[in-house]
Amino acid sequence: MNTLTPTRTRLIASAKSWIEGEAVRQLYATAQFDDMRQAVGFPDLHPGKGGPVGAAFVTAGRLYPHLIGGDIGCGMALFQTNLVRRDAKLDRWATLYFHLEHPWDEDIGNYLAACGLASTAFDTDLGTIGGGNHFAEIQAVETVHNATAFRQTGLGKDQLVMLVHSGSRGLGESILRAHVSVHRGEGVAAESPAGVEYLREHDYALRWAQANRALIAQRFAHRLGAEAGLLWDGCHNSLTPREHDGETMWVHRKGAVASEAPYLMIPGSRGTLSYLVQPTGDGASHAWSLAHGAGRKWTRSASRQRMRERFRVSELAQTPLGGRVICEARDLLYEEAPAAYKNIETVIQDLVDAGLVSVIATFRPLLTYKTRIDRR
DNA sequence: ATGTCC
Repeated sequence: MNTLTPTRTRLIASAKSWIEGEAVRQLYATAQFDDMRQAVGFPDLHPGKGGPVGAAFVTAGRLYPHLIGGDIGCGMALFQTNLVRRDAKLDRWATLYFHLEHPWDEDIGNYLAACGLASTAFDTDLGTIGGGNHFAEIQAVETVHNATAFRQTGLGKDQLVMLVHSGSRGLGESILRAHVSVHRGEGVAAESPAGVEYLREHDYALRWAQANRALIAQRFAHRLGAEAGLLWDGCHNSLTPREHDGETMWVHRKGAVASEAPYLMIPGSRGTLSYLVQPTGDGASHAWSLAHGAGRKWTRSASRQRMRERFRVSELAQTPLGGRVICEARDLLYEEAPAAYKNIETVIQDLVDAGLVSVIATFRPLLTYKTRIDRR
């Protein structure tokens, strides 16, 4: 029940963005939670477990950790490399073993300490990508749409970048599990002992996830004889305070990226372009958030079935844009096929039409690393 | 999403 003010619910999507009815139903159901001030769905909205994915929810003091989900701090990070386009030896790169699914073989304790992070039971997960939609990818500049804004990133048109999508691995999951075992999905006050404790652990998971993305990029780059330097890191699963009109608002993001950055990357799939955009919205009307990607169109099980019928494994190891895919887990190769995702061009167009972004440049995926291990 | 369910 909403006892304060009516929730403002907004779905930022045109008729061209296909959104499942179940996702919209989840958006409106979540908007009814106690203390909910604002619910915003983005064009990549799709059904999720605790609530819809591709949405941001704003409360004035109540926290709903289950809306964030288990992968607390999950997000994208963009790195510049000292590689240029002619360095991209895709045939050779596609044969390399990057070992990003195995623990890092150097001193993780030192790395954590340098990041100001304490040791946990999940230390050996640091620097590993994980499964699902996570990846590490080398990309090249495709088209510059705004030369001035592009120049401000410091990137050269020939320079290769690295995009890393990963989160807090087992750590975040353990934090959510501990919270939900006591409070289920009822929510807790931000000032309550449970709220303070969750936020403390959540903030740790956010910093751990950022350190994880940085280490993944470093490992990926080193195998290519290169260096990676951070340009932008953006969480799309998080719960953060935001002062607004003299009040502290609590922004719950589930598959929605924080918009308050000079620029950020909205990737399509590994088979489509990624979009580097400049946020242009007012902040408050879109919960200080943006779409985090193309969004899933098919469920994982539907993707496995459809892709198995239509394609051979070898066909999926190369994308329509000529990118190489290292994914030796066959089910994952099917589940994350470009066809399983919505049209990123429509997602971006809807954000542009809503006045929320302008496109700086597009990027073409050259090498997408998932895993060399099939755990089935 | 998940050292991937007991």
